[in-house]
Amino acid sequence: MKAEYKTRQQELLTSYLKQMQGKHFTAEEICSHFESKDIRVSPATVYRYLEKMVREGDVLKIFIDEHSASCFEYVGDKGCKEKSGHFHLKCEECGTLIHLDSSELYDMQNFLAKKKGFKIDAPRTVFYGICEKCSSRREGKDEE
Amino acid sequence: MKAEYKTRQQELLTSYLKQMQGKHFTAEEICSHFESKDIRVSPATVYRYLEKMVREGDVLKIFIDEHSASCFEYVGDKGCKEKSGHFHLKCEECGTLIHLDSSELYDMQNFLAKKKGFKIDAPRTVFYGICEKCSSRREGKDEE
DNA sequence: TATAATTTGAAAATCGTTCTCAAATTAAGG
DNA sequence: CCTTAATTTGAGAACGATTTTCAAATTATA
Repeated sequence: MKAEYKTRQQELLTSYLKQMQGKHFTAEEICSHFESKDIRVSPATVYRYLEKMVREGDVLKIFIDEHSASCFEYVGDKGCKEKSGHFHLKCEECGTLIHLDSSELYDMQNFLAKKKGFKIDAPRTVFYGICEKCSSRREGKDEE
Repeated sequence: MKAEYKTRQQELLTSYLKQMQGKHFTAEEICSHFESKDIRVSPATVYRYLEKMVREGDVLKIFIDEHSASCFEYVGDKGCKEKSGHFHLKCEECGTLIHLDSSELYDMQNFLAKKKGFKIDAPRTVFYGICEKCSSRREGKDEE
């Protein structure tokens, strides 16, 4: 007979995560989300909660770069955890973060595993580069 | 008739980079390298210098995660810049950083470019996962 | 209820990195 | 060389995301 949530904050945070499925968010965004509704959830609590969820595998933590706060993503529901997840593509120009289903890079993962003995942790891996939109925007300018 | 180096610090830093070709190093490591020789090169100067080199493409900056200082790598000599460079594989267990020549993942880069319009920036991209050594070490333990 | 255990929030601490600004170095012009 | 202008340096403050500390508040347990 274990209670679903121990505290009000954990209930709030959990329902926030649920409604953010498939989206990215930062710790700070969570705080201001609640702040805008006059609900106080301290950053310390948010970080502690996220840390726990990451540890348990329900939340992905995505390191962007040292000038941006880490992004998080909820993957706890409906067997997402099993479904191998996805990679992230980060555009260095416009900053967009794109999902790429892990299965699309099956060959590469297989190559690394077989030839290099390296087992990729897909969701933690971020590919940096230039996205389609920014590429075509650049074409107008040609070489620099 | 331009001078090779404007200042002593830049000369010191440049020769450090040269001798570190193919290796990774942090800003802090540079500082303590000189400190151990009783040469004072302030962190501010080191960071300013690295920033310039990164901007000019002679040094790669590799973002590891928010708990580690960024790694740098000198790629300025002998046409390295042209030679497409390499990816980095980072073992989440032992922390090792492995080089993977960019050409080895040609197919994947081609796939992303053609099918997703995404042009990868190889040297900035770090693959997270478990390296061969740590995998085999894990086998002794089986499932957790 | 009383008591123990856990969780919270506010504020301080961390830590890599960047900024500020005065002092030191280098360049330029006589 | 000597003066002045421009650049670079170093010390330390500032920064910003995150973590820690610790006492107060909440929750569980007896």
